[in-house]
Amino acid sequence: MEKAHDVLIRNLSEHTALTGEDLDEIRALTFTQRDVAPNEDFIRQGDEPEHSALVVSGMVARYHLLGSGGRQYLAFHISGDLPDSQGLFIDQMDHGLSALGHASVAFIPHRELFTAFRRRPTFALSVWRETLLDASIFREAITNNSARPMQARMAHLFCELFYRARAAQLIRGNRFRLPISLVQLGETLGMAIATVNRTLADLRRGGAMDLRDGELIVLKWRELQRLGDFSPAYLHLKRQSPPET
Amino acid sequence: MEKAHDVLIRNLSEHTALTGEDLDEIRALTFTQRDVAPNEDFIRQGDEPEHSALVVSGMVARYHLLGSGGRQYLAFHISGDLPDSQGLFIDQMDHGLSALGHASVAFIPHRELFTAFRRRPTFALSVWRETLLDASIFREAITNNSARPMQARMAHLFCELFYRARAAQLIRGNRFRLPISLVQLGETLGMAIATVNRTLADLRRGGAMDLRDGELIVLKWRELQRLGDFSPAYLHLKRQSPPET
DNA sequence: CGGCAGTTTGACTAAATTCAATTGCAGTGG
DNA sequence: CCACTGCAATTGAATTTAGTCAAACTGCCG
Repeated sequence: MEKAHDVLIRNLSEHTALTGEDLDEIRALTFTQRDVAPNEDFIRQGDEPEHSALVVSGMVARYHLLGSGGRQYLAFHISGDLPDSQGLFIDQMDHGLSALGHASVAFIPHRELFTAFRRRPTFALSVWRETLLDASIFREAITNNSARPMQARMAHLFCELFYRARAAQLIRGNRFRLPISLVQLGETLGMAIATVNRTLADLRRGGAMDLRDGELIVLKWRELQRLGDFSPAYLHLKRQSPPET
Repeated sequence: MEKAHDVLIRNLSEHTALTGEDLDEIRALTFTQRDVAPNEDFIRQGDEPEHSALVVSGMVARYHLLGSGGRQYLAFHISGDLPDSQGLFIDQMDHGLSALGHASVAFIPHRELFTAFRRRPTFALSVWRETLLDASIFREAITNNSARPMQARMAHLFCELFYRARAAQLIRGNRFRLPISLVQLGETLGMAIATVNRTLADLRRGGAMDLRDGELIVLKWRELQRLGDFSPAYLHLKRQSPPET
């Protein structure tokens, strides 16, 4: 089993130089790790959580509930992400969190986090930066779902997930776990399920990628990037070279 | 002329209890105020700003540049907002900022802000909270532009702007300044200009609102809210009663 | 074997985009 | 004062696109 502390430190270290004292502070936090079943909603819209979640392994989604009973997926999170940093400062959750496939999530009491923030301001700033990263990804989602045609929209999502997974070292060869259904893809990209299927079929036919058995396979990165009009600048990743192929 | 310090303090005080020392620290910051012409881009995508902006008066927009040459507007900001808190931690702007009508914007050196954050952690947390608010608004925009039909989408935007403007005391009677063109509305909501016009005409005909001479007029708030499927929970405003009518 | 959930496909419908043309208005220069 | 220009708003018609609806197919589990 992966260590919650380690994935968090690995993620924060991507952009912030943490001192030994910062690391000690992080390691001293109480992480309560828990396995989450596929499609389990482990934080609900309306909750007033006392803990922050950390994705240790697997994939976690954030979503709005719609009046119609459906969902709008807002973002996906992978190992090292803090998917509900929102909850630190804002009383009531305006969205829910669920697992896509099996996931392992660690919970940290807000109280402890705030204490750590006071003692180690650099730690606070690094988590703040994480939340800004988040916002940047939301912005790109607005543009993606509003301004790009269906095929580009879908390709862009795959590019983003692949790129981020790569930074988190979750890629094996040219594939990684993405246990998402067509319905969920539709509720992410704002398209009807029939359109999702047809668009995905087109992408597959194009030969740049495939999605099978809950795995995304990127066959031609450059091509997929072109189709998705994807420029990774908004992810603000440092020292990252583009995938080969 | 309004004081930059005051609008910032008013805004932060909405959600955070700032002590006298916090206020002193804020008042000691160097604000360089500047008038911005309508549609002037005062921060560009790709810039590496050394200052943070604060909207003192008027309205400011954030946007992505599209490959096609068009824009995707991401959010609108009013008096008291910090529209590029993003830039505090992230090297390069992934979006630009422009004024809608005439606006007055104050700039604060990042260096000073960071010093103030170290000295007054509560101030830092209040600005952090602002950035989370921002993210919450982005999330709602994803849902709005992805999951709501055209008329609801437009009504929702008007509801949000009206509600926020009201919290910032920018409403005179039932109207407030919203100097936005149809093209910009389309680039916000992800619709073609013809559709914008027709949808807006429908809304006007419905009698719940009007948009004239750069002013939004809300005639039937409840009706507009219903049409826009608008629930203000995501704005996380405290002590706010809904508008009458 | 029979359900069940997720996927795939086709035919039809509804909706928004595109394109083109017109109007209204403010500013410019003769 | 008036023509002329440019920009934003408006409208209509044709086209394209995605959504809806329904049906079949798949693999999996009991």
